[in-house]
Amino acid sequence: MTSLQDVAKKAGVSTATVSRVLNNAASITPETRKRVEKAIRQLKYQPNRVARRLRSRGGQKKLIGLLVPDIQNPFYVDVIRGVEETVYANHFAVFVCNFAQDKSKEKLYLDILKSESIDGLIVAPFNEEDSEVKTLSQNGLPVVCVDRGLSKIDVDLIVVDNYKGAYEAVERLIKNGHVRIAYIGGLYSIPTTRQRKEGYLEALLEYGIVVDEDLIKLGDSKHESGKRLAAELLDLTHPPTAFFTGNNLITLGALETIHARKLKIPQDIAIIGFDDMSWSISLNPPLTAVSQPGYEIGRRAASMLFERIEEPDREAVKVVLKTKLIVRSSCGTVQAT
Amino acid sequence: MTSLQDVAKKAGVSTATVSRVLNNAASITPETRKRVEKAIRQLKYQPNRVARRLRSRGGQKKLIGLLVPDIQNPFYVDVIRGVEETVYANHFAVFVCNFAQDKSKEKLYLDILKSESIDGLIVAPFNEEDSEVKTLSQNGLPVVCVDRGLSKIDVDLIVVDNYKGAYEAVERLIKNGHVRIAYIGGLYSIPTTRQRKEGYLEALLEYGIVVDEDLIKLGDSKHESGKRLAAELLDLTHPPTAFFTGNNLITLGALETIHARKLKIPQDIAIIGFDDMSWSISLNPPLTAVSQPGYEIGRRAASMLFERIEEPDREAVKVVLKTKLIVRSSCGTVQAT
DNA sequence: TATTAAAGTAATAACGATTTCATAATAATG
DNA sequence: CATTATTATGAAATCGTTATTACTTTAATA
Repeated sequence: MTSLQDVAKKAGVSTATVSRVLNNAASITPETRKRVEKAIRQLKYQPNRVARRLRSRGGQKKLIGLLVPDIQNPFYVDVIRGVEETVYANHFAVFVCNFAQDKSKEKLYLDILKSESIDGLIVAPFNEEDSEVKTLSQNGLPVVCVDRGLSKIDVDLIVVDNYKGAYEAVERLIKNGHVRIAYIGGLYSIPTTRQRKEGYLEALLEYGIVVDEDLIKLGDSKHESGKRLAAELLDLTHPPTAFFTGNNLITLGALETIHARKLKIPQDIAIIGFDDMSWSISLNPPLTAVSQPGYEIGRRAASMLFERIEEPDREAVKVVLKTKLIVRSSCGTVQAT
Repeated sequence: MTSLQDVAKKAGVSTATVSRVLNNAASITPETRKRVEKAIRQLKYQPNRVARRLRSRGGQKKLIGLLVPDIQNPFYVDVIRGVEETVYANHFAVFVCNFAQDKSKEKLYLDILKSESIDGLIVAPFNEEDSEVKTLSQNGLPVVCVDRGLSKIDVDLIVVDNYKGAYEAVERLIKNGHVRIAYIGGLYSIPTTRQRKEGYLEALLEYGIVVDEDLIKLGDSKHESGKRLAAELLDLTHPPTAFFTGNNLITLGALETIHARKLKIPQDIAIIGFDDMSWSISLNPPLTAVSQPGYEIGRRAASMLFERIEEPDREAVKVVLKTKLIVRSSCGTVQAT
């Protein structure tokens, strides 16, 4: 590996000068600059990111961390892609970690990211109380939360209106004639699980439907849990006629159960899921879903993080994006009242 | 951040000693070790990975790179998870990069990984000629390839038997009575595209079916391309009665086209896709697919990389795993001959 | 023209670890 | 007991950058 010293020697200048050229800092004669740049080209020099990160201070390390709860969930894959694009456009790199809905893994990765000396962090915290993330933020690390925030602490946040998204989904089911509507949610500790439940409850209330607690099942936000809880619901003596599922993995799990039982959708059981997927239309039947702009969330989160790195003391901002109900056939058709 | 110096001071020893304790290197009195460990605990010291990486030599940097072609493809997500698990079990970290089937992005990320000073690299190269990856390997960086190898160079490799997987899929379609079977593949430059095509051709040959070049369409391995090529095939004056699709994104794209045209699967058009997905059963109809053990590939690749880091000069090994045809209803039912 | 200010560059100290080399303390040998 | 080998530790060099400080040289001012 050729180092900055080699370049300096070749160009007949000091390492300081090469560094200045590299970071196009103040006061360089166009002529020396040209000489240095030539040496860089000739030697095919590429700066060592590790050495740079060790020496430089916050904002110049050119690395941010991204910590997501579940890489198997296509929603987070979209977020990752959005972040990635923006980050690389700014000539930064991004260290992506997946804590797989596991609290202890989350801590492990936070420790690694900290010790990798990042300029900032984009994270969907395990839950609102997440003390590790809180501490990082309070210690001055620029942090942007996505999907879920942190309680009692001001931090940049970018989310969708989960409440409204859920409300609209359930409202649609009601308008399609359903009364016994179940909610299959994820981990109770995750804010979105609760917000979507609130939207669900509000819709029932609004339309004068009495809440049946048996129809509300919370699990762990994963495929397996959706599969199991759907089965439990269908086994009730008085089962629901519709599912509202709390995320895409739960939706897929529920679908698996429904198909295993050879039930017809939407005749036997209707379903609307939170999170759309690019291939929702190819599901059996095409899935009605609440679409979140994952890519956009990622893009915005990254821009927001760069802003905060620039201006560490500016007020925390909260951005709420809209969801969109994509109506396909899994929720039945509108019925006259 | 507390540094190794702080620990040394607190324990009343030199930094060298602390470093030795940390890396449990030779000759430390149990007593001083205890004293140092106590100081580490009291100060909540965590080593700075950046400084460590800068100084230590290959194999001790505790970081490996993972470069995949498309994070939107669930197969690679499985690979990532497999790698991740093994890597963290060995107290390493992994820097994951997604080049999104884009050659120039691949180069960008390779440069970043190089400059991040990794101990080794797991990569599904852009194609077999990939000179960047070749150079890295030849310069002594431990490299393990997954999914696709490198031509004219000995490198550890872990793949599935694409040829046989494709053969079995097409054979199944033939046995189910299909004669006009189309192959929708990905980028021609990707070895798997060609190997799967070979398996497809061999099956046709074996069963005495004349190859119709019009039924072979190669695109770019992505959703959109599957969608478009499926449409082109269906628009033929003499269209196929079955699709064999070259990866899961292509499969989903083809399904979208089929559904948009309200064609019945498998009556109007049958389909078998390469790559199974956890939710294939919930597709319309349940998808027959060639399953690759993505997670296992990732796990093995990581173990293989650690072995090579330990023993840089050992012979390159090639592991070929089996695929499995998961028969569901999208390919029709077996017919008597 | 003499003096001061500014610009361009070099020399050198960090950053936080590991590694090499030297040294002191202890154990083993004759 | 003297000598040598071994073990445990410390001091200092090092990795490849950026940041700070100091020194020239050139431009600007009086």
